[in-house]
Amino acid sequence: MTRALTRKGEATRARIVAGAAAEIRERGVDDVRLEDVMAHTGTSKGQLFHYFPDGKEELLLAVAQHEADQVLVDQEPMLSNLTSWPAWQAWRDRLVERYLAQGVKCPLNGLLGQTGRRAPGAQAIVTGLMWRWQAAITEGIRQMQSTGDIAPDVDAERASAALLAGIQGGVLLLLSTGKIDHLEAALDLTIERLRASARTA
Amino acid sequence: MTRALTRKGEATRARIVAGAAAEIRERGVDDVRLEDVMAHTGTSKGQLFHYFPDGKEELLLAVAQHEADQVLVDQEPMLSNLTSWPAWQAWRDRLVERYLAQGVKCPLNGLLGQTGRRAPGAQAIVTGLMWRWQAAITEGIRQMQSTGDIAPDVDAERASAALLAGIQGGVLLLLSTGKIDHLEAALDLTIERLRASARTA
DNA sequence: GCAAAAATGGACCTGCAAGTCCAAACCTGC
DNA sequence: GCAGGTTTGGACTTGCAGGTCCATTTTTGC
Repeated sequence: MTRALTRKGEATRARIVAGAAAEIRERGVDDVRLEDVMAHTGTSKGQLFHYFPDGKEELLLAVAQHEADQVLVDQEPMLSNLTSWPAWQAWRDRLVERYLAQGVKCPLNGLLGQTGRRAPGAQAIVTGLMWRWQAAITEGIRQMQSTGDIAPDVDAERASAALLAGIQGGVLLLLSTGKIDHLEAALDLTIERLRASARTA
Repeated sequence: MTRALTRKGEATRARIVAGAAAEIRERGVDDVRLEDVMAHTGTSKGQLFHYFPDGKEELLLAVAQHEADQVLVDQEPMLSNLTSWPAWQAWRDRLVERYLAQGVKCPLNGLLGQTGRRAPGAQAIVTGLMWRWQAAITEGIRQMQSTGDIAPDVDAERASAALLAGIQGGVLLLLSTGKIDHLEAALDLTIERLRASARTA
């Protein structure tokens, strides 16, 4: 089923996805018309349906996957190396910085309940992202436990679940209120709690 | 500017809002057509535009306000009486229960980034909800501080911000993954942290 | 360089859902 | 009971965005 794509074709396809992503960030998921994507990427309707035969649905899914991957890429190399408290702090700072810069323009937000319902695939993409995200945090906690920086009786899965929830909620509140405070508070207090676990142990 | 509404008119208007809310929960915000609302509420298009002259936009805003209010009402009387640890636990249980029952059908989810962008008013509604929600939690923490159940050096604002973030993220993750674990973990660990503050003090 | 396949452009079609309009029914106070 | 309002029903208009189609150009493999 892998369609034959020449180099040029692949480039065009990528350009469409990137352009559509930018347009979505700007206008919001369903205020984006195919016409907008065409204008933004300098493509024609024929091209859009050439690369995405199932139309908008398929394009949106491709954009979602693209953006989901980007979320984790943006956290590297910190996220995969949570091996010391300074490293955790660096990761925390990166998160705050990234979402502060992004501001209200969250491309994945609309894909959640919204597109998630209309496209079963979008749900899977977001779920996969969350899964990978939490797995990385869990791994970080386990590493810290192995060095004794986090108490061994801390449930790594549970703690990472809570931390991820705090992050997601923090971003959500950033989107709705425009303030970064919630994200910072959630990150700082949760991480502080992990640090404290070792001290009291 | 308060339009003249007879008792019958008021009832019809309320019926439309409630019906539209139900329909939105079922289908999702923008997969709902006015026709659906008409069918669900037994009303005609003339009525819709009679009570909501600005059309769908205005109706959606009314629904958003209705649902936002409901979110807080559903947490009462617990939310306003966080005066003991059993009370906190009862509130926590209510939250879990409520969102577990609600499942994927979050009416406000779509209103965030999405409708929030298209309708400036929706943003305000969500912001107001979050503001009131956090204020209630902050008040609860302050009460517990006054009885010595939470250490006085805990920053109530910051702690409630983190807790609210955890809740929002937990619900978000419930929506995307279908699992309640994150909400529970966020609630339990954050509350536990508050309890521990008194013991170490 | 030539045939086959891929890439591109853009005119056209189509369906749908929001919004308009007006006429009929109905209350409501006097 | 009648004159003002409000409420209701539903036919009609309209604009638009997604999708179709095909003709043309470009690339690729040999």
